[in-house]
Amino acid sequence: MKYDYSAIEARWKEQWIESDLYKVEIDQSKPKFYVLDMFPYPSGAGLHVGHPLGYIASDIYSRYKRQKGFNVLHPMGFDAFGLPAEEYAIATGVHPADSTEKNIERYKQQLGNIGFSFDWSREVRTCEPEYYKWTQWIFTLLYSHYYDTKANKAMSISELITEFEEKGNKECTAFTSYKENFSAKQWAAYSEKEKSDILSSYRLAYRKIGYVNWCEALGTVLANDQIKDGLSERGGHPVERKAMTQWYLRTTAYADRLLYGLDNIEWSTSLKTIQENWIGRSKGAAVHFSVEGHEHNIEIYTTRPDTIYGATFMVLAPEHPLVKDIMTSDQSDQVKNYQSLSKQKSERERQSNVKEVTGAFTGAYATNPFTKKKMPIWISDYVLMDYGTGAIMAVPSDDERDNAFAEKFGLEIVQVVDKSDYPNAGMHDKVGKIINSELINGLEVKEAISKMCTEIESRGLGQIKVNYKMRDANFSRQRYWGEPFPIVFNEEDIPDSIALDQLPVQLPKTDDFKPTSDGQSPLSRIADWVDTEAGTRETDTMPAVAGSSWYFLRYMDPHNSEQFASEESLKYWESVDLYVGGSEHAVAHLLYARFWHKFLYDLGYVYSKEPFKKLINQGMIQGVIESLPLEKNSDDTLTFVSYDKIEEGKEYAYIPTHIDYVSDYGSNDSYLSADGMSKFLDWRPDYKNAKIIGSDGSAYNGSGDFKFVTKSEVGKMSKRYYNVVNPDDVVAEYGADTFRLYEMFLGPIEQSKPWDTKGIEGVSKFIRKFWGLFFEGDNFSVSEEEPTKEEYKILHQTIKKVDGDIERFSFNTAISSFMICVNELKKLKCNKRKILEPLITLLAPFAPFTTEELWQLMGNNESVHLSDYPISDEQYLVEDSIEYPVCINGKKKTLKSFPADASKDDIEAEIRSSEELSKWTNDKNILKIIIVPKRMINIVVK
RNA sequence: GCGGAGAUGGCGGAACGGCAGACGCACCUGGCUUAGACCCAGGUUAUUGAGAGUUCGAAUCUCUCUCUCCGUACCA
Repeated sequence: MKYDYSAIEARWKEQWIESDLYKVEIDQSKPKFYVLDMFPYPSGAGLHVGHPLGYIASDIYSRYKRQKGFNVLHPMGFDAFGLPAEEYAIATGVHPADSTEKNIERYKQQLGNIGFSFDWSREVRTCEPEYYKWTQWIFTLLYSHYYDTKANKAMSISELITEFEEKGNKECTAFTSYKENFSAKQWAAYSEKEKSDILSSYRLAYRKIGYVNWCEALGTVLANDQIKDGLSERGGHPVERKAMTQWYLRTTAYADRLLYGLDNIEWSTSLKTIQENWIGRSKGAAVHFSVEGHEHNIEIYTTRPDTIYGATFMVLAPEHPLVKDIMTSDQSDQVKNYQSLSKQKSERERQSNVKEVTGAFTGAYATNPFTKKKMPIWISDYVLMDYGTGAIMAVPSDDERDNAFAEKFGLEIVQVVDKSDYPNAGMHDKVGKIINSELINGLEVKEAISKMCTEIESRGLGQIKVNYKMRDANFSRQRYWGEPFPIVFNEEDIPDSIALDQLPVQLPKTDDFKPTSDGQSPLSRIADWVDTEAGTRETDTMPAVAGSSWYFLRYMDPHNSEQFASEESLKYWESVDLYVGGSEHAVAHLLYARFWHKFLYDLGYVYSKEPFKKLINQGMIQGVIESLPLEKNSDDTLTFVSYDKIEEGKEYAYIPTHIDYVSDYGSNDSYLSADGMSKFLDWRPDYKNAKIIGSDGSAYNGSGDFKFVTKSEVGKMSKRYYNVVNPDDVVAEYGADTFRLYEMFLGPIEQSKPWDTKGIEGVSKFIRKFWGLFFEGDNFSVSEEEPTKEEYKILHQTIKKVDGDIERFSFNTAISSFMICVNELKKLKCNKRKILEPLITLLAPFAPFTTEELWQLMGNNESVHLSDYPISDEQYLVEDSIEYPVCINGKKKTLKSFPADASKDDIEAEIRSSEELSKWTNDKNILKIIIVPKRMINIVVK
């Protein structure tokens, strides 16, 4: 009977929905397993074949675990707030809620085609008030807590207020940016506004003025990862630095726990390293340098206190607050000039001019506390206000940037580390012997560092300090399409959070999505929303990471209107056992989610320290980019040249073409025929008048035997390159099961690999062969006969291999095993129930539709997806005899068969007495014979 | 610069330190067919990026180098 996948899929898709097959509830009698896919943003472009890769892998694993007896939570939902929908609204007037809704429906339909076992009753959308009520609630908790460094956890701000009222902040162990000391009496004397400002320096969610990436064209602040090469990722608009009052999350308070928590989770080393580098913990010393003729101290941070004798000058960030106080009048013009230049510089210019050394001398001098020498104080862009103290002691002998700076401005360089014992060491390597440094001469760098640290502390010059690259997370966006902050301000601009019973703060309706000219969010225009009895609302909205920082918890109990999730569900599902997703979320989402989770853990709302126990990074599915070489001429003539005709030394621009026009797409010699070229020109009429040189050197004239070879390269699958393959098309042509199998068959899940639709024939053949095993002509035909030993062996070998492969997430090799198995059974014409029935259950996670159909044809009433996973039986796997490769000095000469239970001695004796022995060894001396039981025989000769 | 991953036929990729190239694509021959597709039978593809070391034995472990992809970047 023909394998009619579309009828099969349509039938079971409906049947599964009707029977709530994938609906899951808490079941204390079963062990739980939580499999999660990364939260998709429903873009207008829909899914391409790359997106489902991870979903298929996690779906196979979920189904596998369920058949193994686990109660599996495998939900899906949508990260529905975000800039693209808002941009689209500005461009078209379509409300983001409407376009988002439409996009989600399309996503769900596309996902539905692929046969995932999602429990859609648990779907969440971050843009729905029932969901963002709890996002806002968690924010109010962050607002009302601070981090205590002694208890090492978040604590209520009210406890801190009590402490201030009783003792001031002298003994305070809270993590803070607040530097001043005050007594209980002083605290009592502060105004409400002053108190509020001080507390703001302690809260885990707080407001401060910060330099942000301001994009004038988009009218919004962008996150670092939304900027590429100094331009906004979306739209490519220029980005500059601008000071604004913003909400921040005090992620730095959790830096250590975020860092050390990585030790206890199963993530790839690359992902862990990305987070480690992002957190960027370093240990060093904060040292005060006195400024000549001033009371001011300059505090610097260094990881190399051992080089302090080599510190010959100082550099401050241009925006450092001390600059205006210490600069001399004759230098003030230069300094001010440099400051304004550096302020004007866009982020892009700052990045592209890394190699260029610039700076200005303030005219002031500091004193090196150890050498007592005068150190000129400079300002320069290469010192960042945000990191450390915004000031450095420059050691030109042991720091490349300081060295370049000293060279350029003719500053003194004193060698302090002798690296002659380490010829391969670079300037930054912490090795060598200290010289020219009175106190520490002769010491190795490591010893010198610790000696200097003690020295600095005992002399009261400074203290040991841990620093982080990571900054507090900017949490404000001047946008419409995001969660409103649950915050109101009174007439003194003192913020207050909104109580749970008043939540959610609903996003008001509007049809004007443009930001205001001064950079305020569109919400600020809606006066009757902004002004409330309780005060003036915050008009910024939260960034996209807000909703995705805790969504995995909501899936546990998605419809709870009393709590973000019930205690029972949080205790049962606990945390995500397997998380599958791309590495593009390495820092933003994965770090903030860990931060929120740890915070909720501190407050006793969740019961695990880490949200994602094991994480698999799926690779990207790439596309082939087909493009046409366009000669770059000085005049304005346009000439396309077939790729096999391009000349060396000439420059070409490569114009991507829609892959649908290309013949032999994907192969190295793919080309445009006359027909393809005419389609290309219809599509890009701006090239209608271009000269086009074909593969044989002739010019294109619109018809005939024309051939134009295109350049083919592997790259991103993207709308930009017109090479997107839609899974809907593949599913329509080959069926969902074939599509699933093929995505997995392409290669290891973590690796990136190009999509090649041709290769799908292989798995398509496999599934039809598998189907064919159950039929004789048009009739379903399965025999009740007892299988042979050989047939059992094939089955049980496959079970063993596939089971192990799924555990290792090696789905491509599992599918190979299925192919081998089916090929062999087909050769044996095996149609026995005792072989085929277990095989159906084994294949069910990979090909859910086909196996369900066959399972029912076999006479089963319950779904195959509720069946038990088959267990491999060792008794069928024992071999009677083993073919040993016989090697001479490790090189294989021949094969020889021995009984499986032959001992080493038996084998050696037989080899030694073997007739062919002298032929193999060329009559050389046999030194010894190595026999690895069940593996191989190696004869060592000389 | 720094960090991570990787390099195996024409292509995607398999190989607990033990028969390199499983499985699939592509290609070729033959059968089936009016023809093609499907299907069936068979066939073609070696310095495992380079060099050294450890070992009876290395794609696999160690070191050096080259190249590719990804991430990140003035972090003191």
